[in-house]
Amino acid sequence: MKSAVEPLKARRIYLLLRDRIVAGELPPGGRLPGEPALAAEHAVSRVTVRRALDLLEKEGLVQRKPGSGTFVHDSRSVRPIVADLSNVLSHLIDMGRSTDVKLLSFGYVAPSEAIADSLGLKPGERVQRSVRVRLIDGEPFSYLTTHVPEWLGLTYSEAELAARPLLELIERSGVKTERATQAINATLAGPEAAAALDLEIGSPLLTLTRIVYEPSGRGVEHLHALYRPDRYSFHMDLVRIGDDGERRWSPALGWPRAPNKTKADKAKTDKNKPGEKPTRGPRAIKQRS
Amino acid sequence: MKSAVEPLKARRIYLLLRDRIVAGELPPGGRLPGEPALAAEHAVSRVTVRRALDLLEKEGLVQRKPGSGTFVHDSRSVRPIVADLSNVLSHLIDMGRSTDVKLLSFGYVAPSEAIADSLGLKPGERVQRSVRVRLIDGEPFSYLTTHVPEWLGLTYSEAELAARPLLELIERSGVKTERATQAINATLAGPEAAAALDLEIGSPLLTLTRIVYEPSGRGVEHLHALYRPDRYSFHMDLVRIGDDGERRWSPALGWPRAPNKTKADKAKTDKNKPGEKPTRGPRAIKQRS
DNA sequence: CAAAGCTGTATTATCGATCATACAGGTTCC
DNA sequence: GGAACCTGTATGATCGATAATACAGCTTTG
Repeated sequence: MKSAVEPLKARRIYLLLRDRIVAGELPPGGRLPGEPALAAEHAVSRVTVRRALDLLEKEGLVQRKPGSGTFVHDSRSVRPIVADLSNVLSHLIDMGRSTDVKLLSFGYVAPSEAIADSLGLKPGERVQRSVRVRLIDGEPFSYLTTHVPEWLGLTYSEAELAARPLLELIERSGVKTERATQAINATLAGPEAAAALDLEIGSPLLTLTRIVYEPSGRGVEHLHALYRPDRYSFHMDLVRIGDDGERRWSPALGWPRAPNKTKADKAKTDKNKPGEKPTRGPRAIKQRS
Repeated sequence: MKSAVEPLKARRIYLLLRDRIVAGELPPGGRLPGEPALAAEHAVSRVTVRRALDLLEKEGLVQRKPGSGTFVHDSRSVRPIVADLSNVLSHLIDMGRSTDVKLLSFGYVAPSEAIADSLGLKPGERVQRSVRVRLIDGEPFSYLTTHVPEWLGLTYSEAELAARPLLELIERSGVKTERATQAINATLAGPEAAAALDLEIGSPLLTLTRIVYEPSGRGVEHLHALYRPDRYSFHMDLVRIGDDGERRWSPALGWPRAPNKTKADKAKTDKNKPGEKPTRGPRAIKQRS
């Protein structure tokens, strides 16, 4: 009666191996078990193992050498393409200037209930909806859907939106943006986002939903962002604050955001400053084994 | 030549419909197109559409009424089981006391290179590795893998770890925890995590990797957390700081940190505070059961 | 050099997912 | 009540994913 819809054995093996690699169980540069061994271990055929390895290779996690074996791609160069941001999205406005943006959709529509609700619109009010893709080095990494009230959207043109950060346009119009709330989550890539981000359909995505308010408390921008997790992630530094009973983590705000100094000073902090460093990555060191 | 390994048409349709629902295109409580209509629209058979709807129903996103239709489940009660945290993980220690924890694994092992690196261990040093699952109301929502240096792990017992937050145990041992860095990302559920979190294997997960340092700069805890996105998400309030040229968002620290429930209170916030909290919604007065 | 192990490739067979179709039973609306 | 819709269920045919096997070519090792 039941079939459980087991979504592809190859995918299962792929995920399992991927976990082992990112968890570090398989050392970078090391060779993982041969295809026949993997097939036996997971009770599948070698063809299926092969499909899993194909996926890993396509993502740059492993490298196959005919006659020799399959190796974990040691270069961390895959990861830190886009990363870091000490406090939240602090440098997005900068990125708006240093990255390419493709405007996929632009128009005025009737808002969904969720959008109208978050922007505090009256029934009947329309919104400007835009879909953009951000690229870095020609590779897409974020898929942005924004909604702004119609009266605000009319203060700039489609061409301007394609060229400048939305928040800049909003502030240019005279609207004050003081507060915002946001939520970070995860989902699977749907058809449109997958196509725009150059991904398979079931790929995982980081989501950011942000609502920007003007001082009066009215919402002026609803942003829904999807990020490729291999090209983007949220980094932050924390400090422990509070007294005994109520100690908790808090984002470290006043942080040396200038990439230049910091490193020079503490370069000699005894033996090593563990990797996983946010700002200015460990890739500067480039030590391998 | 290639077949592209299209991972299940049913999954594609499921994702597409899910996107429409969460995006609000399909109003909560509304009826979505009939199965024959959906089948025609996406050029698949009705059986396949059915499988997609099965998935949606299992997740509580839709409700099927024989003879009537399939409806978007209006109660948002599904979503905000666990949510919010104004500044990062501020209340995790509280949650450690109000939720159940299941210890799945506990032992001392040789660290992977990545772990040893982030904790600043010397070659040969061992680490304590533990895997825990956190439940709220009996439902799992997070899967935590922690690594701490052996000398630190020996200061508490397995039973203590199962009962108290790890950070509390670390601080009890006299180690000062002042700083930490963390990264938020997304992945797909592997076999172990999927089983522990009661999910399908390819499900999306929120990840949090945090490294806690003692004042000397040595790492004392490496935490890798996986969260069910439908039961957990990171919320934060932002304020805009800086002068003209360098305006950016910054986490709002001293904020009324009780966005939690209190539906009673916020009933009077009128339109001024547009909620942002998904917990609300005009017609979604909730609720079933 | 030769043996052993590996990846790359092809073949055929099997099993599950999908399709197309039909029918049963409930709901809605006229 | 009855027509028109809907979901629930079953059938057999078709297509893709997987299995089992075999072989070619390369690399490593002794």
